[in-house]
Amino acid sequence: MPDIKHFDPDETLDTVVRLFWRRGVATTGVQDIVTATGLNRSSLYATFGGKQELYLAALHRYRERRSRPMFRRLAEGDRGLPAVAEFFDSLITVRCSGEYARWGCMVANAHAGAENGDPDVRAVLDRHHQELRDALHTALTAAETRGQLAAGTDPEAAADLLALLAYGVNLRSRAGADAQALRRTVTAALDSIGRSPLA
Amino acid sequence: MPDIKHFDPDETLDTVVRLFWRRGVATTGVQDIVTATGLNRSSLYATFGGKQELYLAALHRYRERRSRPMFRRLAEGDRGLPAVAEFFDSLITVRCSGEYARWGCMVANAHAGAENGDPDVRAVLDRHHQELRDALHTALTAAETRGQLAAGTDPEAAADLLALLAYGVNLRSRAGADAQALRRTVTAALDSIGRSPLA
DNA sequence: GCCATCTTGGAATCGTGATTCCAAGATACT
DNA sequence: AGTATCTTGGAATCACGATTCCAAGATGGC
Repeated sequence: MPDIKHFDPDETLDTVVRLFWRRGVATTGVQDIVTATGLNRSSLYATFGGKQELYLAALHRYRERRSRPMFRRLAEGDRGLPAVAEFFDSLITVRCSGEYARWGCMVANAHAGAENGDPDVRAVLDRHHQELRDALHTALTAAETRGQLAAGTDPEAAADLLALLAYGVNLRSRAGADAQALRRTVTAALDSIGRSPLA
Repeated sequence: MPDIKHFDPDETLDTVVRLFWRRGVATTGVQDIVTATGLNRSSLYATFGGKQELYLAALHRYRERRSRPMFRRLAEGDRGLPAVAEFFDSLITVRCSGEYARWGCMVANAHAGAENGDPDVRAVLDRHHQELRDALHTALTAAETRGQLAAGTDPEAAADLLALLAYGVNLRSRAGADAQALRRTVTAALDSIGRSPLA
C-alpha cells in the first residue's frame, strides 16, 4: 500500500562515502550531500536519520567495500610475505593515484577528527584496527610456516608494526606523499622482516 | 602615543594551540576561542587576523614548542639508537598519559582534516615531515657509525620507516591505543633495525 | 477508481558560523 | 591636561549549519 522510494539508498550511500571520505565529516554539510546525491532533505532524513547516523553508515559502508576486501585478500591463500607486499602495493596505488588519490583512508582520517569522540565511531576505529592486525598476523604466520621470516621476527610484533605503518602511509598520502618513496619505505620494512636473500 | 595590548598574545596562542590540537580546527569555533582565552573578538581579529591565520600561527607554535625540541634531542649527541628509543618512549608517554593524552599530534591530525587543502598548511606538513625524517636520519647515521645497526640496515630507509611509524603511533593514540602495546611495537621495530644482541 | 500509507518538494525554523563596526576606554608622548 | 592612536566591549551582520514540518504526489492492494 505505501509508496516506494524513488531512489536507490545503496547508490546514495556510496556518494555520501565519497563526500565524507574526501572532505571529512565536519566540513561536509547536509546541503553538500543533498546537492551531490540529488535527493531531497526529507528523503535523506527519512532514510538515514541525521548527519551523524549517516556518517556512521558511510563509515560502515567504506569498511565493507574498501577495507574488508583488502584484508581478506591479505589473509587468504597462505601466501605469506608476497601477500603482504601486494597489500601495501595496492594500498599505495589507491592512495596516490586514480580517483581517490590524496583522500587517505576514511577510517584513518576519522582518528584525527573530533568525530572520534562518538563512542560508536570509536568502536568502529578499534574494530578496524583489530581486523587489520589480524589479517596481517594471519599472513605473517603463513610466512613463518613457509620459512619466509628472518630468525628474530615475531609475527605478532611484525603485524603490529605493519599496521601502524599502514596508518602512516594513509596519512602521508593525504598530504601528497610520493608513491615511489612510500614504496621504497615499505619494501625496506618488509626486507627487514623477511629472511635475508640467500639464494 | 597608542594604547598597549591588555593581554599577552603569547599566552593566548598557547591556549589556542590547545583548542585546535584537541578538537581540530573545523570543530573549534571563534566563540570557543573567545571563551577560552577570555579576550574579545575585536582583540583577537586585530592581533591575529581571521581564524585560518590563527590556526596557522597555532600550528607554527605547536611545532616550535612541541615538535622541534623533541627533534633536537633526537638528533643531538651522536647517541644513535638509544636516542631513537628515548624519542619514541617520550612520544608514547606524552600521547597516552598526562594533560595531552589522546590528543594525538597536532600536525598529524592536520593531515586528515580538510585544512590540508590550504597550501600554507600543506607546506607546514611537508616541512614537518622533512624535519622528522632528518632528525631520525641523523640519529641513525650516528648509530651506524657506532656499529649499532644490523648488517642490512640502511639509515635512510630506516628513518623513513620510523617516521611513518610515528604517524601511526600518533593517530592510534588519539583513539586510545594502549601505551604498553605501542611500546612493544616500537621496541620490536628498533630491535629489527639494530644489531642482534650478541654480547 | 479509491484509500491508506509512504515519499517527496521546498519552505520554515532556529541556532551558530565567521567577521565587521563603532562608540567608549586606555595609553604615552607633548 | 590634551590629543592622537591604539585597544576593547559588545552589538550587529549575514551566511550557512542541521533539522522539522506540511502540503502535494506517488504507490500498490482492494
